[in-house]
Amino acid sequence: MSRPPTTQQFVLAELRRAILARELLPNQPIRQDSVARGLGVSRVPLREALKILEAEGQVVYRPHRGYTVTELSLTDLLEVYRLRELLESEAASLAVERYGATELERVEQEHRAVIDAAERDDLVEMIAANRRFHFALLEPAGMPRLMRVIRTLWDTTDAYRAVYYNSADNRSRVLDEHEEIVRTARDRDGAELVRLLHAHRQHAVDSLRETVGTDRQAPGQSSGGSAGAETRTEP
Amino acid sequence: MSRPPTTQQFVLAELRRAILARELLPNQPIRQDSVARGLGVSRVPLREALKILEAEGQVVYRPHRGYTVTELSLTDLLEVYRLRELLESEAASLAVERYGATELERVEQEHRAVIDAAERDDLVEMIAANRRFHFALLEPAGMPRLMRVIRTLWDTTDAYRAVYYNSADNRSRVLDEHEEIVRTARDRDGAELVRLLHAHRQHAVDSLRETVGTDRQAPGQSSGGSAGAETRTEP
DNA sequence: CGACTGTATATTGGATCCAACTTTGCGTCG
DNA sequence: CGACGCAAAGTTGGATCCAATATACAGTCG
Repeated sequence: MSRPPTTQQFVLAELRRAILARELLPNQPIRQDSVARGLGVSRVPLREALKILEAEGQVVYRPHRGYTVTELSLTDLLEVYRLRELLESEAASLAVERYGATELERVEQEHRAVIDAAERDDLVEMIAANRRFHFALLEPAGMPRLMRVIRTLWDTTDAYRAVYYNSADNRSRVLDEHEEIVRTARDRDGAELVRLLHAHRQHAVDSLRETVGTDRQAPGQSSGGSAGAETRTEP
Repeated sequence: MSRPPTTQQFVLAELRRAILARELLPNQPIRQDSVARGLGVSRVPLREALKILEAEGQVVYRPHRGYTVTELSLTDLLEVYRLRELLESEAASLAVERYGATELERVEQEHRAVIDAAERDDLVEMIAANRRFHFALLEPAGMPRLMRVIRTLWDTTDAYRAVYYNSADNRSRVLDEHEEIVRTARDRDGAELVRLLHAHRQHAVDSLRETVGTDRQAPGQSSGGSAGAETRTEP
């Protein structure tokens, strides 16, 4: 188990994990001193890691009042999926044009990794491999900024992905759909690929609607804007 | 001149300005000690500000090697505009549906601000007002995350906007087009609004192609991914 | 003479310390 | 009894200090 070359990166990874594991809850202040001591580090690298999460929208920062995990209402989640729809469709369309032997091999390799993890009932690895699979599909688009935005969107909904993968039905459906996606990728059929990916995402959305249920849009902070807007000088 | 409530925000604003003013150049290490002393602050708030810029892609960070301003090739700039195309079209389509008296009033107010600044030959204010104008147009879409992404895309190309506004021809064209955009907004004609905004952006792109000229894609770092990818554990 | 290695220096990363602000609780006054 | 104001404690923000890493340079060996 190789640990990151720098403490902030270690802390960042730990924070992501803690948010995912619901050890840090929304609307509950993140006490820097306590978290830092818990990880055996000082507050400085913690604060730098929090700044990254702030910029990603994972936590909300208010000057002199500290950080809290971002509360996600159903509305927020639906927005994330709508953005993914838009961006991943674009990425997929561009990517198919560039699929060569190398790219397809990469995709199939990750596909097998997902299957393998599923057979071993290793949910954590299955989720990770699923992510690599999807990025292997989209990355050939050759648009690094686009990929970065997509990445943060995935991060935002990581906590809910775990719920989705808890169901065996969902897991086997994922595998089936991936199979079809791989076939379509081999054929370089862009339109069909976009369609399949859309349907694929849609299942997650449906599951979300059930899981999160009615939109209780807390009157507190909740909705997304957070950091960027907070830090910028103009509305 | 009210200064920000916290030092990091002051430093952040100063860094943005310095990058825009080409006081900090791409591929040239940002010496924290020197910059911090120059601003009369310690390195801590500087580092936090740099982390935000890193997450936005404005600077590149490499552990133990520090930060540099992100180098933008023509390819990178075109990617930014392509993303804006995608995202702002979506935002505009959604926004028109929600235009009410308040929203339109806000748009027209900013429109007048742009005209006013243009008449006073106040380029800085004209650029700022232009930005407020466009965001007033899009904000009613009610998608905070979408707006945030668009905001960072604007930030990325800020340096080049100054060049564009240097030309009196470009400035007067901006005013004319804004006029037409406002009319279309009042009519709530979504399709036409999207079309106008597209043409509006296209002029900036054309200007960019001339300004930046051939793509010299420096073999160094350059291309976009930077922070997010850098900091994440997986590709 | 070139390449490598070891060392010195500069720069970044992290820890500790102090200051500023926010919040909470108590007391007082209306 | 309620609301306002003040004071104390806790938490965040910033500065300084020390450690770790990378870079530059010089010396040495092939």
